[in-house]
Amino acid sequence: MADNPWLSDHSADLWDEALGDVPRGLLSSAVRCFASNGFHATTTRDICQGVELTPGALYVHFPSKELVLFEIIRTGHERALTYIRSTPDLTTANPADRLRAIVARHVEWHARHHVAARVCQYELAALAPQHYDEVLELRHQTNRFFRDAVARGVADGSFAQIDVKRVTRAILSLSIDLVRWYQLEGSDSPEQLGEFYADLALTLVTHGGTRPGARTDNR
Amino acid sequence: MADNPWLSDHSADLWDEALGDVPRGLLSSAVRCFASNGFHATTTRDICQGVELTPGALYVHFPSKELVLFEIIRTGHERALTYIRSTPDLTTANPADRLRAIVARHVEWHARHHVAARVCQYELAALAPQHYDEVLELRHQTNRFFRDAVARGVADGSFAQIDVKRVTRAILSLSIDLVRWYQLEGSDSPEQLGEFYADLALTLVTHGGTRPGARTDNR
DNA sequence: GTCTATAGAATGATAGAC
DNA sequence: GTCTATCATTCTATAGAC
Repeated sequence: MADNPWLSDHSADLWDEALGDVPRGLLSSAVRCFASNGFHATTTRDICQGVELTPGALYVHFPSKELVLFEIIRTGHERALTYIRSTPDLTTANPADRLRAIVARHVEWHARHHVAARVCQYELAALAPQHYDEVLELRHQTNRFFRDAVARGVADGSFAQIDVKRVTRAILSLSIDLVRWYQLEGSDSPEQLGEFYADLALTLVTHGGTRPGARTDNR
Repeated sequence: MADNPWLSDHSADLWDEALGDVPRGLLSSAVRCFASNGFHATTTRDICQGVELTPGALYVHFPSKELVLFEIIRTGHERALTYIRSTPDLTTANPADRLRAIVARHVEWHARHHVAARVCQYELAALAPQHYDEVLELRHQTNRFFRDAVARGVADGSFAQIDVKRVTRAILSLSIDLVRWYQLEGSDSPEQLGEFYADLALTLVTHGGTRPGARTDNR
């Protein structure tokens, strides 16, 4: 499994530093299992086997399999949100440079952590309702962050009079869908893909999804 | 479950007409279950309950739960591919109109059948290897169809000198990711979303994902 | 904290009556 | 073709030794 290029990742340095080596190893093993086979097709034995522990050992560190998943998805969403919020020069940049930098970092993060990010996107339905709601709130914060970045450029005339909600959703789709196909080997590097999608995003907000005669009002 | 807006769909008229009413009903029920909870979290009892049959009844019509999934995913991919291939005026249109029409129909199909399309995108990993390979071939045909449409416009100068592979992938990402968030109620209609994304696609191929100094060669 | 062993519940699929 | 009943298996989670 270590040779599977689809599973190369940097999940080792993703987890809460307060956790010990064993629980962190279990989380990384669980990420690989969940990304390959999905949450429900993964057994607690599979997760333990990935770090060469026997079946029962998981429950010393996590109260349930679902809480392993929640820890992965919550951490992934928090880390991604923190990463785009810490984009340099956010307050001083003009709307175009600002949006470009945010998109580049968002894409870069998702590409670098594409295995964990895939679990974050594909296994949401397996969360307990309460945990699902908590993650949804983090997703809304991310969405608002992007929408504000787009709206700012529309408001001051840097961008075209585009449909903010729909164009923002399209820009986010690009980052999110890459977790479906991205591989660290043989593709662009995370940085290269980030730059490319940042350019695409700028094209979309500058020239809009509009053609002669199409409506441009912000419904 | 019939009141859940996330599950409204047109899957009833998706299946092979050679199948009887009961197997078609079972497929539609399975689509709803798989889309809500995923393949592995759905039991054969759940599927039967959706058409008010008792547990054993499924196996009269399908040899296994996995073959129910395969029938859904294979049919979904075939129908979507057939739909974009039957776009009107494909041979006579110029590259721009041609690409616009193809994207519009692809998006429209995925929005209208978003529940079944969600299963097609999210449950691929649950297929048996042989069935997975068969579906992959259909996906490659779809990808080639889009890539050719983009390459044609680049070749004759209708589009900018963009990176065909990466821009095509971005355009396809928009259609595919919509199955994650689309709802028939409260969103754009499938046709409206198709028009909007067709315009976005034209913007991308016309103005490129390029900026001053960026590379534009078709690697 | 890790191990072995297992309880308890649920699941895919089958058998046989009607 | 649908039903009831059930088999064989598998899985999460726990108990108790070390």
